[in-house]
Amino acid sequence: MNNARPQLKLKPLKRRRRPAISEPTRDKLLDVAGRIFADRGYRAATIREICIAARANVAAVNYHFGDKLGLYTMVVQQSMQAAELEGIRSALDQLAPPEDILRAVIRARLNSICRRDRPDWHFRILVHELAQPTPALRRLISKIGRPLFQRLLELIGGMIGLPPDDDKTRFCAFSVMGQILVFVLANPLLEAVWPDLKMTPEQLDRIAYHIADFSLSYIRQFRSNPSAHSANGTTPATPSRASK
Amino acid sequence: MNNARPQLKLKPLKRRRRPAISEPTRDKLLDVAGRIFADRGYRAATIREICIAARANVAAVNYHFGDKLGLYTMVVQQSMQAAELEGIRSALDQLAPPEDILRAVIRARLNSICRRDRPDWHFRILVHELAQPTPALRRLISKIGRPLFQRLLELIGGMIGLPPDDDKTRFCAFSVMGQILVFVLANPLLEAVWPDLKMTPEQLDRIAYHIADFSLSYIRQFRSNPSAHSANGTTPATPSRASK
DNA sequence: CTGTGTTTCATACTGATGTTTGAATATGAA
DNA sequence: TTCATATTCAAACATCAGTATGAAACACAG
Repeated sequence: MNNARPQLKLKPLKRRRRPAISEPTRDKLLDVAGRIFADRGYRAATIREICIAARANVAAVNYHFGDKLGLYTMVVQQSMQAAELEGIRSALDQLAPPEDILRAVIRARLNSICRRDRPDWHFRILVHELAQPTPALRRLISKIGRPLFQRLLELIGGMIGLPPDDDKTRFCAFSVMGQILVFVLANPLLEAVWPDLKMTPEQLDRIAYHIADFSLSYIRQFRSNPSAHSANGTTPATPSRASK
Repeated sequence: MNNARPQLKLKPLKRRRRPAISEPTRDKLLDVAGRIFADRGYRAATIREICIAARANVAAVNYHFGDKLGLYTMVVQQSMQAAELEGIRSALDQLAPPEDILRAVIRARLNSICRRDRPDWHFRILVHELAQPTPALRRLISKIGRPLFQRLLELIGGMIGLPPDDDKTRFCAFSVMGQILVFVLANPLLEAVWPDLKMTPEQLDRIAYHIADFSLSYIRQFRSNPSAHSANGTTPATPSRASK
């Protein structure tokens, strides 16, 4: 057994070089880890990579957060209070005609996805969670997903004159949500299929406007004539076109 | 440096040796690896887990496929010829009214997602690829994603009277695609938000029917009165936004 | 200054994973 | 049989990741 541990010979250098100006290591780790976790996912992201990017020691994560999962939990918990979500919530809570609220929600959600100043790493974490769930997914859904969806159900239910827990209301809510989420979840597909699409604010506005139009077309039509749609109880028989 | 491929003799059948499924190790590995890769993703899936499940030696993967990526490539390549895709292609190619084709495509795609006999591991691989792309994603997109989307563009473009590469056509195609994909990509979200939703064939039909109705409402409306909507889209002619 | 508690650091340990290797076994032909 | 090839196997190797540890560096009260 050689317990002889090589003592450090000499002082390497003054590390007061870049003290990361008054930013505590803990905060820096949280910031860097957020982006790296969002980029690689929980499992593929390594503590060493995070610590190098944060100019911290490998042991810093264990010291400040216990272990890797502790850091990740903090990152997710922090991302749940992001400003982007507040935009969506306030859009849902405002007092306005339902159609305006729906437009505002769609736009807020899309804006939160692709911002130029802040990267969209909050949502990229969700993408990884959907592919490979960790214990954080339950909290993400119960704290964010379910409440927001519940409000969307109430909004849409009110617009089509059905209770929030009606199947039709839920279908419509998923239709709206799907149109939005595809721009986050299927981003590589989007880029491959539409290479020259630049996610400028103007482009995002156009997309949001389209999604709202696309959705409102059906919602208005359903409200004015619900019986024509709710007929699809079990088997849709032949897909005969409605009167043109 | 080893042989990249075992020799090929035309002797596929030789099961008299072992009654316990003397399926060649190579095929068994492919089969098992498909499910495990779809479940855990490329990185999280381990060769040992695959080999144990396939009752093969750890070295079997390296012997038959060179390395882990070689096995994964074969799995993806094999999944691209799955029967599910053929259903979508044939739905797109059939000679029928455009609205019927759209309904058939939506339904085929949804059916391919959740089947009771066969698990949906082909699409679950796509979910992982979207979260953490591997070299296989490029092939997946160029071989499957882009051609299918191109046909969808032509179909919808024909329905709304715009060229396939018009922005409005693409927006509509994404609206349709998003409504479908959300049921695959956001499955955990779906289950949490709608726990008592059973993916029976009847339920899938109802969903497909709804998505088609939801989408056709806008498409029909746009076709009958395009000018009311194009004020926001950049039709190649007039990019004027400020309508005063 | 000294002492004490906190933070950072270099380093080592443990386990897991992809890969290699060389021997052992099976297979089929001369 | 004997030989050549194909395949399987157990074991080892190399690397990397998460974690642990003890000392050094720091901050600050006394």
